[in-house]
Amino acid sequence: MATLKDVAKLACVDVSTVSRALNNTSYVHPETKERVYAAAKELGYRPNAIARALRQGRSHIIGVVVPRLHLTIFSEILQGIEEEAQKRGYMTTVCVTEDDPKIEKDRLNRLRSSGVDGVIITATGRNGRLLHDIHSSEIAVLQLVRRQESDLSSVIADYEACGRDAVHYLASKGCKNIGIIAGAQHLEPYRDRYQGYRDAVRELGLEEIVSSDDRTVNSFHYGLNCAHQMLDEHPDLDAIIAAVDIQGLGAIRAAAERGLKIPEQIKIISLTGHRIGRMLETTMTSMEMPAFDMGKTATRLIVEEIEADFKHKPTVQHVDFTSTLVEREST
Amino acid sequence: MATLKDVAKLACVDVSTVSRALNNTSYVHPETKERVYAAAKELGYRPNAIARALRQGRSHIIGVVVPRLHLTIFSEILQGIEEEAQKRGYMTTVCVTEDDPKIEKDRLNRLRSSGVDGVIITATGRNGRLLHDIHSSEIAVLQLVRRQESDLSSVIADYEACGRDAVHYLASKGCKNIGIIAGAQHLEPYRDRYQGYRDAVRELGLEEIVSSDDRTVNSFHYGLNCAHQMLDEHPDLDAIIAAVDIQGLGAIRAAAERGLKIPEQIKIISLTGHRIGRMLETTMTSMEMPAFDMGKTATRLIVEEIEADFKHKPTVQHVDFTSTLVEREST
DNA sequence: GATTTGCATACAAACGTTTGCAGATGCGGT
DNA sequence: ACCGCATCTGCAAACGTTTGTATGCAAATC
Repeated sequence: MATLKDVAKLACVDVSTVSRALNNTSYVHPETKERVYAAAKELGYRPNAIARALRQGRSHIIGVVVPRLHLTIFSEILQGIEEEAQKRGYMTTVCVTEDDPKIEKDRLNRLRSSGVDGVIITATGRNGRLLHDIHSSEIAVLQLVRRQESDLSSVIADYEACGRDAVHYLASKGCKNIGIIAGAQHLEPYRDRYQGYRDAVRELGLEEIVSSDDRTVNSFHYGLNCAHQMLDEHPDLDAIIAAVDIQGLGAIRAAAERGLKIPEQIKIISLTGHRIGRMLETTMTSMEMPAFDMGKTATRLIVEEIEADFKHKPTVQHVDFTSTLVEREST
Repeated sequence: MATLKDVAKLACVDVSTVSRALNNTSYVHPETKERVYAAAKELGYRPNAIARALRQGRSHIIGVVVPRLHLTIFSEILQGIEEEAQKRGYMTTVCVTEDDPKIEKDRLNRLRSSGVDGVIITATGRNGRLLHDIHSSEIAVLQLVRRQESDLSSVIADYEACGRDAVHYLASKGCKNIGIIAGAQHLEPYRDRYQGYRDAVRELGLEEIVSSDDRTVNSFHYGLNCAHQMLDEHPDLDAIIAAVDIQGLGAIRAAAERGLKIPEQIKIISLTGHRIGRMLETTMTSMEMPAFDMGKTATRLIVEEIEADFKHKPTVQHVDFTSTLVEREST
């Protein structure tokens, strides 16, 4: 690999001149510049990002910490992050936590060691002040999807509104017995969605029918079981709200197994829609979260924070996205 | 951030001693070691991976280049890669190409600059000798899912066998008119699957019914349209093989729209199964590729190659995984 | 008592950049 | 003739590690 030194030697100038020429960072005689460019090209010179990072104290790497990759919401967010990061000259390094606080802690420490400029994280919220520690050691931090600390930037969807809207929509369709598969209540997004559901149901004077859990249970079978259980206890159930799409698919399956007509006898709606919902025999109505845009926005914000460091602008920002209801065959 | 120097000062020794103490890389007096540990702990010392990388010429970062993230096959592979990489002390940085050779070229060059030790890539195959260039500049290269260059390591699934097995399975179920949605024929995995289909169909003396395209068209609607088109031209079609699952979902949808009973009147099978197949009203039979394991294996191989550099072991390895047929309701 | 060995530590160079500083040149204005 | 200024370039110091070499000392060997 050719280095600045090699280029310098070939162009008969000092390394510093080469550096300035290639980075356009100071006066360099046009003729010299030409010579430098030619030499760099001839040797196939590529700047060594590691050396640059060491010298500048900035790596142009953003760490991304998510619970899983195979949930489409995260892969979509990630794709947004990746695209925006590349556009702004950053690379990303991804860590998966499985929502385990220990793994989260370990990965955050590795990221810290590896010198990332910032961290975008969907945190478990069970690692105390760790995020603050990281933030105070010159690393930008942005919470994504879940907002746990109000003094750190965040990009989330408004989950309460999401739950509320779903209930009102179903009620407007004539539903009287609306059940919810509420999901893992120790996590903020699920808690908020449930809260929104509750507010709306009470406001409308309806019965609260809920199936929840304290573990993270975003599986098809969990949705299937919850739906069956709710239908056993409330045979007059005419709508099911699922926190996430795969649970909704489970509910659709449960209805099919019981021979219930969708949407005539029972309506099903998911609060976190993604493309799966569009691909079924019975396509599923869902609240669609702008995951891709959330990823892009998150990246934009964190890059701004990273680059604002130099101007001493303290920049904590919160952005709430709203989900939009997309009506399909399941309602 | 505390550095070796700070720790050295506090422990009253030289930086080199601190380095050796913390890395267990040479004799260090137990007492001194204790002092060093204590000092490091007190200062919350974390090694600076960037400095280390510069000095050692190894970054412990693996670049991963994939066409997309939201295809579950890739997110699953990625999760395998991430897990195995972390286990072996490596971080990963992900790039998305959208199967565009220009983007691919750009990302590979960025990765090269950023000093990754290796690259795991699902390549477009349209960038000439670029992969070889990279490989010859001391960077390990491993081809994943698509095998284009036989002198570079690779991990793939045996796609020909996949296509063959599907046909034989359907024939054993009594199907006589088996159509295939063959997918993007400029890409090796699709070509191979089609080849397998062809061999089997000829061997069995059946008619070849095919719908293919030269673009990459892994969409639900593409599957839907192809299925409709094939059914228009061959009303007696009794089985459809889809190259990827989302196309298979489109086919299921098409059958449903035409009132065809699955699996009595028509059977549908996907050659790249993943969890979506399990979640439908009509669950889909598919060839399941061990994506997660492929990711892990790919990582293991590339790490071995990286670390073998020191022992001058030239290590080009090819691993073929076999997909297994999982029977579900669509056949 | 001289020589070897093993342990323990320090010194200093290197990895490839960026960047503050200073020196050199040429030019226009006093 | 002198000064100031803009342009151009080189020197050398960092950034935080790792690591080859040298040095010191004690115990063991002959």
